[in-house]
Order: sequence, then C-alpha cells, then structure tokens
Amino acid sequence: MKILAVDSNSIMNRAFYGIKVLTTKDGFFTNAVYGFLSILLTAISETKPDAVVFAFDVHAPTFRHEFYKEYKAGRHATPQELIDQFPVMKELLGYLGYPVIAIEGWEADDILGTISRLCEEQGAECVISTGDRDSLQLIGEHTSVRLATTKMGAPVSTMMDSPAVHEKYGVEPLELIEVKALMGDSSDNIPGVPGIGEKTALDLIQKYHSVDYIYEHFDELELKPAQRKKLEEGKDLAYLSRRLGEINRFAPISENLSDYLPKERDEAAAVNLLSRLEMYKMIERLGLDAAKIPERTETSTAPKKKVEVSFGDASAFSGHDDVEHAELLFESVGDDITCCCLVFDEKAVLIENDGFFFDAALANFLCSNCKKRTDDLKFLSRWAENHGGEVKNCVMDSSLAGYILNVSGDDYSIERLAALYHAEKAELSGDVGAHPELLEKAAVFSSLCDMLRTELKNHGEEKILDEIELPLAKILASMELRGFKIDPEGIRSFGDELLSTIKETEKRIYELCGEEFNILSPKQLGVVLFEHLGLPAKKKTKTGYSTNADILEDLRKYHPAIDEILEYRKLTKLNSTYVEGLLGALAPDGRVHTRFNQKETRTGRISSLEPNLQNIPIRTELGSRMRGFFVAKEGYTLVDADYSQIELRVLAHLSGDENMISAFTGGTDIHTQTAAQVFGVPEDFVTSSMRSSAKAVNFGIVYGIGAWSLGENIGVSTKEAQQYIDSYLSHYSGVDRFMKESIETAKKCGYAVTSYGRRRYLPELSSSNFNLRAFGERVARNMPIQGTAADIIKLAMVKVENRLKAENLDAKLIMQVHDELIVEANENCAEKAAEILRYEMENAAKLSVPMEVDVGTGKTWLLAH
DNA sequence: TGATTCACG
DNA sequence: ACGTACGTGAATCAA
Repeated sequence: MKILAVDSNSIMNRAFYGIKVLTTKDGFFTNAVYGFLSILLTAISETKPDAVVFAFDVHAPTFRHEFYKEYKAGRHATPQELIDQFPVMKELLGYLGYPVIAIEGWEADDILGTISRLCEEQGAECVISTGDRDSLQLIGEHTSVRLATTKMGAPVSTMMDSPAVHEKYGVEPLELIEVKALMGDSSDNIPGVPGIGEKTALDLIQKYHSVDYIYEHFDELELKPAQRKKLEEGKDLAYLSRRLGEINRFAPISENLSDYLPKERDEAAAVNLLSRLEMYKMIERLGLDAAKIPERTETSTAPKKKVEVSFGDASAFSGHDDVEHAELLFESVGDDITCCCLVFDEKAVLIENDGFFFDAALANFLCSNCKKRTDDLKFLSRWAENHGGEVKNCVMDSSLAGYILNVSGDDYSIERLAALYHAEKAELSGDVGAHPELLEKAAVFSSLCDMLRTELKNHGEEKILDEIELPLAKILASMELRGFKIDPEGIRSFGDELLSTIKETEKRIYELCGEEFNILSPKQLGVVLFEHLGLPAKKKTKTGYSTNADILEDLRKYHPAIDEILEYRKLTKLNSTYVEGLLGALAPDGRVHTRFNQKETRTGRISSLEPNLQNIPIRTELGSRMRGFFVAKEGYTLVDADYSQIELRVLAHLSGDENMISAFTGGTDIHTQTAAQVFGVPEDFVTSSMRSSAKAVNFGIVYGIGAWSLGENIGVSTKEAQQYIDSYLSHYSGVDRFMKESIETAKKCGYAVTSYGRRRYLPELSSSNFNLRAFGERVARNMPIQGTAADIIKLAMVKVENRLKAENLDAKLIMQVHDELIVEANENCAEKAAEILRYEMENAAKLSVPMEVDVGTGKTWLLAH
C-alpha cells in the first residue's frame, strides 16, 4: 500500500503565487486550483499511489502557540483571490473521490504526520507532497517527501529521503526538529534562539544531536563565548521552539489505511465544476469524459430543440434565399472542403463532396443572399475565391465573435465556445451515424450563434464584428491568396553575399577569442566572453549569462571580438530568417502567401505568419536591402501608404490634451515639439539628442513608462528619466489625466477598452503580486492606444478595399503592417490607387487631430516606402 | 518544450 | 525588497 499525502494549503499557496493569473470570464481566480491539479497529476504519475489523502488547515487558521499574534504583523494576509479557491478545490477533490481531511485545531502538517506514522506502523509507504520544508522531519524508512519548489520561475519537484536530507543538512531527518528549535522559522512563527542562524544551528546539531544534550552537558561543550551566551539566554525559547517545531503525529483521524482508498468519482459533478472553472483541458488530463459536460438543467423547462439529420446531394445547397439563417459547418483537408453540414431551423443536411458539382453548388450557395453563419469565414472566403466566387451575406463567424468577446483566449472552437457560453444542444435524429464531430458541432451551433450575438450586444461590441472583423476576414482571405511577389534570384545572390561575410566574420571571431565555439549558443558564448576572456558579466537570465545586444553593446569597448559577434548575429539572422525563410516560403506562382491571424493579438492587431511579413528588416541599411526583393509584378507598381505617428495621434485624441492636439496641427515634427516642451527650449534649439530622448519618452508614454526603463533605454539615470517624465506629464497634463483614468476605468470594469469598444480583460489588476499588477496597469494604459489604432487601420482596409472594387481598379491590397498598407496596382491606375489609399486612410476615423498618411510608389517595397 | 535572441510596428 | 515599456513570430540551442 502506498499513500500520497498532500499538504494542500502549502501546494495551493505555491500554485497561487507560481502560476500566472488565470480567471474565468466572470473574473473568478482559478490559478491555484489549476496549479494544484497540475502538481497533483505529476505527483500521481510519478509515485503511482494506491491512495491519495488531502490535508487542509481549517480556515481561520489556528496556531498551536501564542506567538501567532506577535509574528502575524510580519506576514502578509492570504489574499481573498486565494481564499476563495479553497472551497472549490475541496469540492472538486470530493467529486474525484478523494478523502479530504481538515480538523479544527489541527494543522495540515499534523495530519500528514499522523498518516506517515500509520504507514510506518503498518508497513505501508508514505509520500508527502508539499511546498515547504517543514515536513522533512517526518522522513523515515517508510516516508519520503516530494518537495515542490519553483526554480527560476519553473516548477520543479525534488524527492527527499533520509540520504537526501543527510546530504543536504548533514543530520538525521528527526534532528531537523532540533535544528529548528535553535534557528527558528519565521514563516512558521517559531522564534528559535535569538542570534543563532541556520549555519550555527546545523553545526551544533551535527555535533551534539539534540537540544537536550546541549543543555544537559552545557558546561562540557566547546563553545565560543558569544555563542554560549546566546544559548544560555535563549534556553527557554529553545525548549519552547523544540515543542512548537515538532509535528504532532497523533491527530484524530482513522487509523485504518484502507479508509483512504479512493471512492467512486462523481464524474458528472466533477466535469460540471471544471467546466464552470473553464478548465476544459484539465477534464481530459484528469481522465474524465468531456462528453459528460452536463447541460444546464435549470433552464430546460423549454422544450429541447429538435433537428432532423439527413444526407443530401449537391442540390441541397440551392433554394435557401428566403431562410432567416443557414448555418454552414464543414470538414476540410488542406484547402479542400470534404463535407458540409448545412443547418436550417429544424433540418440538418450532410453533403459530402463527391465531385465537381459539389464545388459549383457550394460556391453558388456562398454567393447567394441567404444569411450565413459559420465558424471560419476567412477559410470559407478563401475557398470561395479559389472557386471563382465569394461569400456573401455572412452574418456570423463564431470564432471571430469568440475572439472579440475575449481577446485573451487560445481556443475559439465551437466545442469550447459552446461550453463557455452555455449553448444549448439540439436533439438530433435521423442519419446520425456518420460525421459525428461535424454533427456534434451542428447540434449546438445555432444556439451558440444566438448566445454570441446576445453577448456581443450586451457588451456593445456588435459593430466590431459586423463592421470591422467580418468584412475584414474576407479581405484578409483575398490578401492571403494574392500574396506578395518576390525576386528569388536577388534573394539568392544576397544570401551568397551574406554567407561569405558570415564565414569571414566567424573566422575573425575565432582568432580574436583564441578558440572555436558555437557563436549562436548563448551558453557557449557566455563562457568564452565572461570566463575565458574575463569580460565583466552581468548575470541576468535564469539559465546563465545574458548576451543580448544591449549587454554586448556595453562590452564593445573591452574587446574587439564584440563588434564582430554583433555583426555575426545580424548576418546569420538575415540569412536564416529572411533569405532562407522567404525562399522556403516561395510558392510556385513566384509569390509568398503569408497567413494573417485575425484572432491572435490582445490589442486587436492582426498578425502575420508562415512567413511573417510584418517583420521584414528596415531599420538598418543592410537589412533593408531585403525589402528590395519584394516587388510588383510585370506592368504593376507598389503603392505604399503609412500613417504618420498614428498611436500618438490616437493618444492626443483620446486624452483630449490641447497642448498635444495643437502639436499635431502645426508643421513641426512631434518629437521635436515634445523636446522643446520637456526641455523648455525653443524648437530651433532642440538638438538631435534632445529630439531622440523626447522620442523615447513619447514611446515610453504609449507603453506605460517607468523611469527606470526609460533611463536604461536612453542612457540617463533613473532620476533624470523621472524628471523627463514629470516634465512631460506637466506639459501634457491631459495625457496624465487620461493615463490615470485608463487605470481607474480598467480597475472598475475589469477590462481596458478601445474607442470602438473592443475589450481586453485584465485580471492582473486585482493580483496580489506587485509585478503582475504593475504589468496590468501598463497594459491598461497601452491597450486603448494600440487597440484604437488597430481598429482604425482595420476600418481603413475595409474602406480601401471597397473603393478599389467600386471604382473597378486593377489594384489590390496585398499587405498590412500595423500602420502601413500596400497595394499592388496596375501602372495605369497607380496614381488613382494612391489617392484612394490616402483619402480612405485619412478619413477612416474622425479624430480631433488630422491623421496624416505618407504615400509612395515604386517597383519594390524598398522604393515605395 | 522553454528560453533566448532579434526582426518589425 | 523587488523588478523594471506595449504588441507580435521565427530561428536556434539545450535539456
């Protein structure tokens, strides 16, 4: 028999502080429960116990000694967010069939001690899972401790047995009680002997083994005078601590170990609770059946919706123009659709793709006026375009709605959303044998769409879906299909150039360092620089020396190899990420087709992947040559339009700061203006270094600035940086007010919001962890700015695409880089396209400052920008 | 797989 | 006492 005994309070604490903020959509903290279960699952799989017992302290903890009050001041109170998770945790463990033990007047430790004693007596094996070292004294022949710790932010667990304790402390496990009697334990309110620390205590016990022995043979011991004095004066405290530090191993619990074997699980209740906690993955990890997610019974007075399933051929796609809604779900392989499920009020038709007529009929259906609801409009739209059509009248994309409702999610599948928003499952009948997953989705989809629509409406976020994301999905689909033409020959020869420079640089580095090593390995590089060459190291990362560009920049003056290493990094980055990356992504049509992710970012931006075309180099001369290989096709030209300072303009608008607003209506550049304000000099006296500091402050303000980081960034002291910030905020007092209000509002509502109403929930703001909370506050300041700018350019994209289409121009949007749009235009209409871009971008939103757009044209991206 | 680094806005 | 500016994606190393 093997028993895993869990020190539940300790593990809950460790999980709460060790795991990033996690809440349900109502804002209930769940991170301790989540972390607890993760630790538990690892412990179970590693120890394979027959029984698991959970010991809890009873809340409103009782302490076994009078020092509680005295020491309490030094401890911070358990945060409410953690306290609230205890009853939930206990409830869940109950459903999982485990014994949960909490006894008034007894600590969890005492319960663990008792279990351990019973195991020792009855020849069973006991493994204690805990986060603190208190329980180490219980280690014995039949008892070991599994210590959960966080090493550099990562959860680690160490098995401790007698030899391990010996190795670490040089004493027997039981003697740890004696050690603690002398050194005390502030976290457990044990005073110890004043002036005796860990080192002395261990020394003494290694030599004399017990407090009793020390005081019984006090006069015979060889002690330093100071020590002798401390021990003499602390005798009472030592004996008191000896009593306090010993775990009581006779708690009133059942002595029959078989009582602790797991009972039958209440699966439905466990699944129900876990889905209320929104831990859907955990349901599977615990080996529970996710299908047992119970439907809400309390509202099931209304009769359940019924849907009759049947198979149909392609003709089932036609004749639905007058229906209110048609739901279209599908299965796909690559870019092909293999089966559709078309759902009307009470009928679901499965249509398998069995040939050419399917494609034509589906394309036809997608073009029809029938109002469609689906779960991946961008995919469908790309499919339609590939088949010569388009998707008309799509009024719902559940994944987009799910994203808008919670931009921090990571799974917007129908299954997940249905559980999250309590969609009701219709009762299926008829041909339910085939395509079970598709039908499973079809059964909830109609209800899910209704729920999502209602939720969006309640949040005031309907327009974001209808006027921004849905039209944008189609545009992104087109942009993905269009792709961006590149010049592979040019890239190849650039790559060859890079490779030969890389070889030379590599050789020089080896010579300068006097050895050969992998320069790209931060670990090896660290050893060479900081150990072999003896350069001054700032140990920074959790795995070793930090060798990033900022650190290396500071080291340039010490060694000539540093410049070469920086150069080497630049060259290899260019070659592997861009030269090789782009060539690897080149499609047979001579173009690269990035994919745009519309549901990724927390601010509402879109992202680009496979390949990422939103981070093609531009900041250095060498890197920017890369953009010269992005070209327009024969007879066409690129038209590139980018917003000038859109985030600062948005800030001026949102804050209503008149000083900042007027800065944007004058002719001077904003950073120079800011420099003049912050440094209190006339514009003509602003030097380039003043301007660049001001620029850093402007950026910093948008990011939620701290004086330390600003100073670090521009190379001035924290104090001086603080002066810049103060000066900035006093000149732009509206900005100051706006930032404070942003945090206030976010704290009050639980989310930050853009001017179009897009939300980002910020549970971090109620975290008890200072750093997390500070992060939440920075985000609360940044999200409205970055997010509003993102909304604006998305609106601009919709308007630009519509205009280009309405005017029937041979010019198409092919790229977006956050504040920049690129159109590939036939040479005969490039000028017209440029005008449209400028007009629609400048007028996409009405701000209290003008939105300026710079437009350029050219054969390559480099030339057009 | 996670950490580190670096490319962009 | 503590860590330290917002948002991304890709390549590479090391475990």
